[in-house]
Amino acid sequence: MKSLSEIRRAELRRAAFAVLQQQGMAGATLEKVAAQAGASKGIVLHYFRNKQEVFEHAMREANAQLMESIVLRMRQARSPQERLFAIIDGNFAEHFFQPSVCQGWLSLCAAVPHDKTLARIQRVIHARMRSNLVSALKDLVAAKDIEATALGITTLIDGLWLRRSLQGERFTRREALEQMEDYVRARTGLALGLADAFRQASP
Amino acid sequence: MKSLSEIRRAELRRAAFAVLQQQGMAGATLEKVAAQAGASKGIVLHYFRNKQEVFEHAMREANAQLMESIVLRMRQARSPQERLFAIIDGNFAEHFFQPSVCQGWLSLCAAVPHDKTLARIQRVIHARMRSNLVSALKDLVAAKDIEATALGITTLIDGLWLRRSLQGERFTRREALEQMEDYVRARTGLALGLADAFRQASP
DNA sequence: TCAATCATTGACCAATTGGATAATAAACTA
DNA sequence: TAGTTTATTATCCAATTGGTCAATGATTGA
Repeated sequence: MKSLSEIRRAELRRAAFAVLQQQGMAGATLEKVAAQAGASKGIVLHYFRNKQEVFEHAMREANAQLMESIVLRMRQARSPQERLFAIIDGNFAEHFFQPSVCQGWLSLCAAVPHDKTLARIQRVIHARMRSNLVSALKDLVAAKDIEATALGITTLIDGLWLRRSLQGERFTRREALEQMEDYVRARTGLALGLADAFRQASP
Repeated sequence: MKSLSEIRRAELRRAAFAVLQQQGMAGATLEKVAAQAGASKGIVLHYFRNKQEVFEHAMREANAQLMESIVLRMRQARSPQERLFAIIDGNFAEHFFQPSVCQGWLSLCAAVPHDKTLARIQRVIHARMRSNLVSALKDLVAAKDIEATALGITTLIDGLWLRRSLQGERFTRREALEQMEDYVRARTGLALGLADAFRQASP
């Protein structure tokens, strides 16, 4: 049983992230967040202490959406290799790997160095991503290479998100998945088949 | 002979980037830029049409500093492999691969989707980086792999810069260079020795 | 039913800020 | 040197915005 208050808070933090996607941090005002949620500005500050808190929850919201995408795939995974696939593929889900979403995310990243709470949230997010990857890689690469490989994968993911932000539709999901595939193959010898959906026919 | 006007403009765009490093886009006000340059706010709008233009020039300035770092190394390079080294190593020059600098850069990236001119500048920057890499890779990897490898390298660089922004000193230059070294080795078989400065002794 | 809590709004305020302008000082030029 | 351009500052203004507050409407619960 969700309290009404919880429902509203969820609506608002989703609205906050939506505004971030369209306007970036610079254009992200409380009034716009309220408008996006179809409410008045007062309501936003009724549910959150201040502007900072609003966008802290927006970051949690964005990450929750990403995790949902990953967990969904993770449930189907039966082997370490499939779990690795799930984590990576989840980061490039079609409805998520969109220019606007990436831009919203980038706006939050840019704010991390100037907001202690955002930094804490970011740390938690990164730790979980690393932990998931390490666990999946345990049986796939040599023990001494696990950490570096996990870091490499998250870093490349971040880089691809950034590129999507900067280039929009000119940088495609397909290119991103091919980059990930190449990287994993080059470093682990595994063929995950991340970009298979784009292949013409099987060779 | 640099005109006085050109000198002032250079001071101001350097000041603008400095403010960006410390305060991010949110805290970047014309007054702070002026203060950073030891002048009054009016002067900033005397030399630049408006706030946008100031930060567009700040982005050019930041890129110019990066290019300087690369060109310096490029002049020593005698082989394709050395040129590849120069490009990558230049992106991680000590005075440049600093949390504050990366944060300033990230702030500008986050603004790209909302400023056409920033987007144009970014496009040029990226095109040149790609072109340099492609030229260096021409004799190092198979023709069909050149484009993807070049893109992979820039993407990983971006990702490492982002990580430096998010984690500050907790993510070291050494780790970054090791990631780049691993990546290039995995994809091209080359050992550039990017992280050699950190090695204890030769094995 | 009635009071008490909660949700929501709109008006208001003080602070910030981008930008314009006019006045002044400095530098240059003929 | 006189006059013209350029550099610089201080002041002012309108717009925006985060945040407060009191008033009002809706829900709930005893």
